[in-house]
Amino acid sequence: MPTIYEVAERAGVSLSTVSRVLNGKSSVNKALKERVDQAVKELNYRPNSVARSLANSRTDSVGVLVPELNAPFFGDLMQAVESTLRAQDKHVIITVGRNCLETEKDAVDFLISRNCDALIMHAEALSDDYLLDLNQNKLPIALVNRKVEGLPNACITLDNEKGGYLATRHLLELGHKNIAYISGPAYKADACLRLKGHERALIEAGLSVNPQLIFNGNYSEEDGKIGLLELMARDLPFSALVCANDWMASGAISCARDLGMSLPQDLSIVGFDDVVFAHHVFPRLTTVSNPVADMAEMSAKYILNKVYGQDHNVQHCFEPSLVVRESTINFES
Amino acid sequence: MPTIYEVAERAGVSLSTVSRVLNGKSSVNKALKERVDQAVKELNYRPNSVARSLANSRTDSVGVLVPELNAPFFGDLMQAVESTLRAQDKHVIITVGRNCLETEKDAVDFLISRNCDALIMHAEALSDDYLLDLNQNKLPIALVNRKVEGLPNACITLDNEKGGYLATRHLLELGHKNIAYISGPAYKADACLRLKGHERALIEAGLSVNPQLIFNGNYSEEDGKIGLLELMARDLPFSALVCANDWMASGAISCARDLGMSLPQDLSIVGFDDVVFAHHVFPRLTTVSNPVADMAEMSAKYILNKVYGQDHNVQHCFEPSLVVRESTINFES
DNA sequence: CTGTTAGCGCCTTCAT
DNA sequence: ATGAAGGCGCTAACAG
Repeated sequence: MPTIYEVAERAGVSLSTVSRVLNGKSSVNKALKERVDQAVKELNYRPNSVARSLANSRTDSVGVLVPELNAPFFGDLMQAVESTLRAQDKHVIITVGRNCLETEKDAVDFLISRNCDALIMHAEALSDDYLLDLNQNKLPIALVNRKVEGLPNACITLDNEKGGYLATRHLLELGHKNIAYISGPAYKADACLRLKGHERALIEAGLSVNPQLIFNGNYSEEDGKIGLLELMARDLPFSALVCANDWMASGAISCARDLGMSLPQDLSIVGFDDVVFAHHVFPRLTTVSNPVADMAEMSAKYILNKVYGQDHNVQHCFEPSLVVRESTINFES
Repeated sequence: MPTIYEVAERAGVSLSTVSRVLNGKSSVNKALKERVDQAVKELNYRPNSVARSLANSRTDSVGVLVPELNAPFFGDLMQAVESTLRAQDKHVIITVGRNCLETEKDAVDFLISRNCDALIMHAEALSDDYLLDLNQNKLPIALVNRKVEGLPNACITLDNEKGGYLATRHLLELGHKNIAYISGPAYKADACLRLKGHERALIEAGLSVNPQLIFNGNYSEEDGKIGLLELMARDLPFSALVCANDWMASGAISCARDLGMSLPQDLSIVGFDDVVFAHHVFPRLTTVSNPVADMAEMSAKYILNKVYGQDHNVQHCFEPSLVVRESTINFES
């Protein structure tokens, strides 16, 4: 690998001149610039990014933290972040948090030790205080899908309440009156908001909220199944079910089928997130779209602004929308 | 951020002593070591990985190239690579190739410019020659799911031929005699091998290979649908269908359903890869498992051996196995 | 076993 | 506009 010094020698200039033409910051005599360009080409010179980082204490890398690598939702997130950043010659260092406090902390430490210029996180277990600390530690961060008081700019969120509302209102419009709900874990803000939206729709329609029709799951496919069984065991009739994410909806669907129910006639089901497999389940899942990719792209743009002096418009709150497929149907009394 | 120099000063030793205790390579007087450890703790010192990289020309990072980030198959791959590597304090820089030659080359250039110590790739479009060059360029590489002559060690592959064989033999054992096949693109080695396995099973059973029962798809869901329609239009009866991956199987399944067929009674379908959504499709998909995660982990171990002086056993060829679910059934004449 | 001294490749004042 | 020189934080000979 040739160094900047060899380029300088070949071009017959000093290495600072080479540095200048490379970075294009300061102006250089045209003739010299051409000689340098020529030398760069002849030597097939590539600047050493490590040396550059050491000299200007920027690595052009941003750390990314996601709970898992092999889930469609986070796949979309990473895809959007990676392509947005790489288009600006920045790169991503991806780490996994596994929904576990220790692992998430480790991952962040790791990213910091790697001198990332900024962090983009979908943090599940890290506390608000921890995140505030991180940020005050002068490390720019962006938080996807999470709202932290005190970090209004860093947060890129979805209007989860509205999403829950849309799901339930759709069922109400189809004539359903008894609507069960399988929620995400109560300690997650998005889960609470989705549930709140569900309740608002109910109340708005003049119906009451019956806790017996609500089951608290943990967003896993398994809990969709468990939830449905539990709800049915409570012996209150319901003709429709909202699940707080598509995984649980999928679990509920296969469970229903195992019980011999025919869908959607016997039970209308709505999911949440519109992950890619939502149209693989049968019947194809009616769900609430979650524009993760857009949010992720926005988080990357926010970082580009904040750290690399770019100037993108950034939107902090995104709107979900209903995606009607075949898992919901009019209520027939 | 404190530097190694400040640690040395506080501990009252030279900075090389600090470096020694940090790296644990060479032995250090116990008392001094303790003073250093103490100073490190008090200052909350964290070595600067960039400076370290510059000094020893190793970044402890390995570049990863995958076609997409938001696909279950590659999600599994990345997950395995990331966790294996990070357990050894190496990190991954992930790039996307989009099945496109230019993009893949860009990605590799990018990774090289980042001074990755090695590359782990699932390359689709890069030619064998290109990969050979890369390797001769003294950059260690590992190739997942690809066989390149001249790079026997770098390749971690699946016995695709056997996989194709298993799929078809399963159907034969169920009594099917007319078995259609939707293949992957002919320019992909894995697609050819899977098809070859299918043909071997047929021949072994005393049946002939009818090209009219073979359709060449491109591994996309859409092509599963197109393939099925095309095969049916050819007007040769078949009671079973093998698809060279799960995406196409999924496309074929929903197409069949749209045509009013009932599955698996009217048509038995086998997929390939056993990606996570295979059990979301209905009927749950019988398929051939592809141990990507194992292969990916192995590729990481190979790199660990090759670049970081570790000593793992590495296995270069993996075996697929049949996963029987509900999309296949006995042939009833 | 410990400290001194050069670099690693680049950027950036500082003079010129 | 250009060149010289110092430094980013660390590792690795080399002496002692």
